[in-house]
Amino acid sequence: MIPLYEHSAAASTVYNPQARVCIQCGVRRLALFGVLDPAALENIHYRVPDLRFEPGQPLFAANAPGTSAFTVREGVVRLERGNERGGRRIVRLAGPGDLIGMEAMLGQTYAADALACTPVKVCRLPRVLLDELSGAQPQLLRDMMKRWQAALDEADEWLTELSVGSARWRMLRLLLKLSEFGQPDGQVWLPSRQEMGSMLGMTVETASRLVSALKREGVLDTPDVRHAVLQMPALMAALKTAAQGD
Amino acid sequence: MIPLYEHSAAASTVYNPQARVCIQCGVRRLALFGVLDPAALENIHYRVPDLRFEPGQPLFAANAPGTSAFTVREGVVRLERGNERGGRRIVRLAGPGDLIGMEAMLGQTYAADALACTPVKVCRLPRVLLDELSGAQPQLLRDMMKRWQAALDEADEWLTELSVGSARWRMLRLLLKLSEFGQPDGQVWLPSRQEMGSMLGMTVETASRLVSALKREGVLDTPDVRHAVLQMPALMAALKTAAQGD
DNA sequence: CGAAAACTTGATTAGCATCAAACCAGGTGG
DNA sequence: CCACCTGGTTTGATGCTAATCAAGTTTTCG
Repeated sequence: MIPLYEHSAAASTVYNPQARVCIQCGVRRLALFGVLDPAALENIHYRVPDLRFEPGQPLFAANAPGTSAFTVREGVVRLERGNERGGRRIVRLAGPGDLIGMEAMLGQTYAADALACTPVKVCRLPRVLLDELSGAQPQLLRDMMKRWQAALDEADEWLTELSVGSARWRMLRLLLKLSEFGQPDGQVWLPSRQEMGSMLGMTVETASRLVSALKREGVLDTPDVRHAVLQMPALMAALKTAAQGD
Repeated sequence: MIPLYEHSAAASTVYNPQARVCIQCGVRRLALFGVLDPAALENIHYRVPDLRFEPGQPLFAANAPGTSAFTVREGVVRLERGNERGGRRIVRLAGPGDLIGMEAMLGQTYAADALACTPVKVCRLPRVLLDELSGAQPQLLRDMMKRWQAALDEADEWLTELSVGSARWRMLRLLLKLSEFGQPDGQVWLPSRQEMGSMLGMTVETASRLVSALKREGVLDTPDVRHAVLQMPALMAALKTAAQGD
C-alpha cells in the first residue's frame, strides 16, 4: 500500500516490514537519517510517517508553529515568502534528499510557505524524535548543521545567479537548476510561467516569451506543458553567449 | 593595549585581565559564547584572539580552507560572491553580534569572501575550541544552529526585499537595513555607490541618482560621504508610496 | 599640488513591464 | 458529444525604468 514498497523486492534481512521502508528508501543515503544504521532505523521508522501531497498543496505555512521537518523523497517543493509590497517570491526549491522546515527543530515557527510543485512524497520528522536521537547520535547534529549550511549556499546561489543579469540569463540559469531535479528519462519539471516569474523576479509575459524563444532555438522541448526535455549542450552554449551579452 | 579594555573600568571580580575582555564585551550577550558562564570564559578567552580590520581588508576568502569563525564585535562586514558571469554580488551584511564563517566549523572552505566595510573588530573562534566545548556545553550547538537559521532568514530577506521591486524601493529597503547597524549618535554607515550597486543589483549611476534624489527629498543627510543620518519617518513614508507605485 | 578614484549629472537607448487581445486545454453541464 | 466556461499561456503594441555612454565634479592620497 505504501508507495515505498515498490523497491523492496530485494529485502533480505529480518527487519520488520515498515523498517524496510526506510532501509530501502532511495534517498536514505542522502537523507538526514542516512547516518543511522539499520538497527537504529528499526526503532524509529514507525515514528516517521510518510506523506504525499498533490501540486499546489501546502506542506506547511510561514509563521505556523511547526513540530516537524520534512525530508523530500520524491518530487519538487517550493519555499516562498511574501514581501512587504504584497508580492510573493519563491526563495528556494527542494528535491529528493533535501530537508525543509528545519527551523521547527529549534522550536521556531516556519520561515516560509512550503508548497508542492509536483506530486510529492515526504517523510515527516518530528522534533522530539530528533531531540531524543541527537543525544545518542552526535553525528546527527553535525549532519543537521551541514544541511543548514547547504541551504545557505543554495540561498546565496539564488542571489548571485538567479536574481541578477538579463532576464534571458536568469531563465537559462533556472533551467540549469531544474536539471538537477531531472527524472531518469531526461524529463524535467517545468514550472508554470507564474512560478518562473516568482523565482526570477520577472513577469509571466516575459517568462513566456523567453521559454518560447528557447523552444524555437532548440534549447528546450516541451512534450507536455509541465515537462521539458533540455538540450544540455545548447543550454550551456546559450549561457555562454548570454554571459558575454552583458 | 587591546581595544576592548576601554570598557573594563568597572571590573569587580577576580577573573584575570584577559578574561575581563570577554566578560565586559558589549556584544557578549549577543555572541556565540554568550551562553557560557564567566567561569567557562575564564578558560577559553586566551584562545579567542581579537582582531581588527580596516575597510577593504579581507577577513577570509571564498574557497579558502578556514579553521575559524568570527564574531563581529564592532563595524560592518560584507559577504560577497562572484557569479558565473564574472560579476560580484554582496549577499549579506554582518554587524555587531553576528557570527560569520560558520562553515569553517564543519571543516568546509569558506562559502564567500568576507571584507570589512568599516573599521572592524572581531573575535576569532577556532574550530577546535568549539569542538571541545560542544561536548560539555550542548547549548552551544543549539546556539550555532539558531545562528545558521538566522543567516538563512537574512538571505531570504535579501531575496524578497532587496532583489525585487523598483530600484527606488530596493534602495529604501537597503537604507532601512543599514539603520540596523546604526551608531548611537544616529549616524549609519553609508556604503559606496559601487557597494550599493552590488547589493541591489543596479549600476553605480542608478545608485548615485537615487541617493541624490533621497537627499533632495530630505530622507537622507550625509554629513560625511561615508555616513548618513536617516529621517526615519520620511523613510517609512517613502517606502509606503514606493510600495503603491508598483 | 597633481593624479587617480569615486561620485554626480546628463543624453540616449535597450530591455522589460504593462496593457490588451487572442489562443488553448481541461473540465462542467446541458 | 458538444457548447461553454475558466485559467493558464502566448503574442503583439506601447511606455517607462534603469543601463549605457559620456562628461564633469569632488574627494582622496601620494
